[in-house]
Amino acid sequence: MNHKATATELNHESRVQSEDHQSIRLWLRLLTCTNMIEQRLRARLREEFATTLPRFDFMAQLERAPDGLTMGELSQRMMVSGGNVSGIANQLEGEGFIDRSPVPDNRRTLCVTLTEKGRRRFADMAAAHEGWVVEMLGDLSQSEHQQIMKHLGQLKRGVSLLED
Amino acid sequence: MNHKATATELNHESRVQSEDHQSIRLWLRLLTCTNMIEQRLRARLREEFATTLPRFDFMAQLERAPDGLTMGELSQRMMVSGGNVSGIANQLEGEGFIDRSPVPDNRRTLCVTLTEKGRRRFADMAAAHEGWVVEMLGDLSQSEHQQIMKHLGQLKRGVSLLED
DNA sequence: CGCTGATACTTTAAATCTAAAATGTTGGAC
DNA sequence: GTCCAACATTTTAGATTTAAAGTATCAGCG
Repeated sequence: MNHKATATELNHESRVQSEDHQSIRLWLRLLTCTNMIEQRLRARLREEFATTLPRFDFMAQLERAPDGLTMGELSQRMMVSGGNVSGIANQLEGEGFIDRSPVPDNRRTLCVTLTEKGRRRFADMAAAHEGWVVEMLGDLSQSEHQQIMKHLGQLKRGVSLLED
Repeated sequence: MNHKATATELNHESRVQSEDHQSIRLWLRLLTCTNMIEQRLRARLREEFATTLPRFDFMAQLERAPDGLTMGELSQRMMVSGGNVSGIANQLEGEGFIDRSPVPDNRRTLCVTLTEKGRRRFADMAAAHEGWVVEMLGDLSQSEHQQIMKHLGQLKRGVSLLED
């Protein structure tokens, strides 16, 4: 690997200029925060579990949906393209972590569930993952946590209300 | 394209469960917000300027550094691997938007600058880009803006202080 | 029934991205 | 001076990702 921004100084926000709009600054800071966390999680998942963030996310979504999810639901919740989900599902199915089974009343649809093996595997990863996230974000106080959640909630709702 | 989450209901946060740690919830909300914005920007850059987010980011970094940047600095600021930057630089150089020129006192280093053509091209895109970002984030009040910036700043500093 | 448009998913082609190896350069240490 | 580790960049191989095209299924309508 080559250059990854771990320093506080140089990252997306380096491109901020004094005349930039407040919203641009906020967007770049948001992007920087997310990228920093994402890269750390990605590296740890690879080092300790030889897996990737999208594969982890796929299994996480399934864990939280005991009745299973369709490919389309997974695509929507993971916020990635359908083709992407197909590829990951092929891998995870090949490794025995998930099942894709047909749905009786709609032959187009596949219902994806974690296998017992997948559930065990995910439990290990989830515990470590939670530790990493808490390590990164846990310094914030209870009230700071709540405030950021609230603000990001507003932001999220505002964006999702835009058409298109 | 297939499935992209624009609805408020289904996204990364769908995987949140009641027993999940507060930090996990915050991380997933952060990820959701960033992905939502990123996908909108990506789509618009493609539709209106037939370009991509990384190419835009590359040029944005250069615009804010009139003396130019080395390949390594670009890699760091864009938070992507060095090989990635080489590839994008090849494209942009081929299209005449940037120059890569040797540095007198260090033959390993290349200094990348925007050409006049690149500067004009970027100016068009940046104006539109700013409009899109303001459209997405501009609903927040001045004080909300400031609070989110402050909180994300804390978060960012906390993460960047961790070793590794 | 046959047509039509929508839906669910997969496949494809191209771009992106990464980690690691390779290349060339620099600046000491000795 | 010579060696050697560190540095800056590119190249490589492989995985990921996307948008769009393709396949199959469905539901409604005449």
